[in-house]
Amino acid sequence: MRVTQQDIARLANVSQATVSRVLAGDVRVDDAKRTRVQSAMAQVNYQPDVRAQALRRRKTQLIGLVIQRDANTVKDDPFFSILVAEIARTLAKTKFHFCLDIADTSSSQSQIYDELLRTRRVDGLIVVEPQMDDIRLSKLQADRFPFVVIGNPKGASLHSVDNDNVLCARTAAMHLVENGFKKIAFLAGPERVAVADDRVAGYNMAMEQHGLTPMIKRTAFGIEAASEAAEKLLSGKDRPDALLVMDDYLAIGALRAANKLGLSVPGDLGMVSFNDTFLTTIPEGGLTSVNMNFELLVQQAVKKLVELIEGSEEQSSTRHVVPCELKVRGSSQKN
Amino acid sequence: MRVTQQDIARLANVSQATVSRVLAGDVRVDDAKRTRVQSAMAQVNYQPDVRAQALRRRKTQLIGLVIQRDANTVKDDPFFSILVAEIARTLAKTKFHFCLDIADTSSSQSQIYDELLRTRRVDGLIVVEPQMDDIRLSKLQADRFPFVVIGNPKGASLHSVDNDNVLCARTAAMHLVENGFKKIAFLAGPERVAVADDRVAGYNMAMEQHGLTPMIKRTAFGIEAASEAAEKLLSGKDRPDALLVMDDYLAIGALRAANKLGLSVPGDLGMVSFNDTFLTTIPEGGLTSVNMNFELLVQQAVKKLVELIEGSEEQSSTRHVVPCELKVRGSSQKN
DNA sequence: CTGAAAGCGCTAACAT
DNA sequence: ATGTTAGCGCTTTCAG
Repeated sequence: MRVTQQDIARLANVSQATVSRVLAGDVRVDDAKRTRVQSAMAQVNYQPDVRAQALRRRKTQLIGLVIQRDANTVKDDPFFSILVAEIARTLAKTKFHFCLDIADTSSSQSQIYDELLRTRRVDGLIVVEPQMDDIRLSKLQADRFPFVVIGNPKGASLHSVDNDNVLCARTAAMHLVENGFKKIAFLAGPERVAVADDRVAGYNMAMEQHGLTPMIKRTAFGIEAASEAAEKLLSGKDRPDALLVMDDYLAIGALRAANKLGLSVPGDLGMVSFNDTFLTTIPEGGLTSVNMNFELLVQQAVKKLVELIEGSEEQSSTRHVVPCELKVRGSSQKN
Repeated sequence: MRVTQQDIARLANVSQATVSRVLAGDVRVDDAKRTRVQSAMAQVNYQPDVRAQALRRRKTQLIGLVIQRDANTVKDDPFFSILVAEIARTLAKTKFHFCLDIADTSSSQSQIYDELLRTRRVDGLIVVEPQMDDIRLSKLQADRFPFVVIGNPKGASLHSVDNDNVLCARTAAMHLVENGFKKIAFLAGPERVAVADDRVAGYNMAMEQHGLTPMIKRTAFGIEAASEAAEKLLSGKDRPDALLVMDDYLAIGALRAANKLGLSVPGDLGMVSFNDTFLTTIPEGGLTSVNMNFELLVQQAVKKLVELIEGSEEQSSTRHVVPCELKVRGSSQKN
């Protein structure tokens, strides 16, 4: 059997409650006793049982993330690596731990939400890639469960942290315009995904402002899908001279399509993408990309979530916007 | 307050113990009562409180992974994305959940092990990248804590799952020899990392067998480091005509160096790497890479760990070897 | 087959 | 300042 507070209490010749108090850092404990307790704890390398604490305190000190993609996309797309690594790093500085689930099908998604919520395995959730009329969000709200959305959940009253994706996309598109590109197409993510829609809006604004015609091609996430979509886009009669791509990962697919069609970047085709991951170092001369300042984004999200979990006051709705920054590299320099 | 078994019991007019039995699928429950209980549960969407279950059953149904790298390497290196995604996917099919920690410094590493072990937050651990005289392993063994190592922990009596890295590297090197390459260098990972050492051994075997001189360059993990190491290797007087690279990620760095030096692949330089991630699609013609069959590797590790956690019999030591497969692409075809 | 009751290890209210 | 006591929600004997 494991060593419990009862054992420590016997060793230090105090009551078990006192041991608990010492552990909690309660000031009203006699110094002599405290010392005895502490040395007893050290002696047997006592650590409190988190299962018992969780039951009693009604808190597991666990924060959850449920990724809504199939495992293959997850492992290839750097977005998730960053997200996961950054959440883990941020939580390491707190007393919370990180519980990760991947649920590709929407039924298992729904199921896992039910489970996580009702079974109280985690104290709070980080939600990414919110969609329109997202069932997950309504479930969470109905249960009054603490959660923070990374992204832009339209129309709901909740807590979210996000970039200004409209502005980011507008800036990126403007950059291409300023660099002399005329027929700028946007290889965007799926519809009804907020990030994609926001970026489309920003792109449209930039085009309109310069009297250019928007040209939008939607693609599923995944390098294969992106490559095919790009190929269609680039082999049409009205070939764009620049591509704004949803993210670096998809840009690699677009790059492959360009390659296949014998188009050189940036000579025949300018390119700008989002996320600024290590993938931007892959093409000759580098890929211009928008840095979303992910570290900060995640930190803010975690901070807010911890506040929600621990805080007593119930704020109805907050939104934190993290600035992004265009990282100019070779792919957007028209020679 | 949340809905408990007590509430269900009242609703169904049975005792709380019976509710528990129904939940556990106990056969010795009257059918009528079972039905009543089940409909009561459905009616209020009852789910058992996992904190209480954890305390009572002495199991949290949580499996841990502690990554021993700084968060930046973690987010860039596809190895971890694969590992994490695959663990999550495998666990989704079980009743276990996944607890992920990243601890870069060795002190926090040690601390986190103490915490995870003694506080019983997780039921078992998956350990990756074992090193020589790994303190983590001794701690786990001293505590008789269930764990499975992915990799090759030398000399300890424990459970591990791994590829035959010696054979993999030998096969990869042989492939280059058979394709007419003569001066084959190995851009290997850091010393004392088991995977790297094993692969060096396999590479040496192949070289020796063909009367070729081995040429080994060690590099730290990271694309920058790899690029620099490759540049040194390729700009020396005795320039290799082929490179065996530790993994796809580092190969991207090597590729960049080749590019910079004006060497074309595979014309001037053959290349074969390991892991067979999506990065292999990046170079023109594709990058030949050894597929380590990661899905299977992780599945085996998880399966064994679950057995250790649930099983009663205590096996002293097992080792499962997963076969790998060379995926031939353009980069190793001396045309 | 089923209910009553004990107790997992801890926190916190209560009493002294 | 400290000990006693009552649970947290569940599983699992033990009786019957």
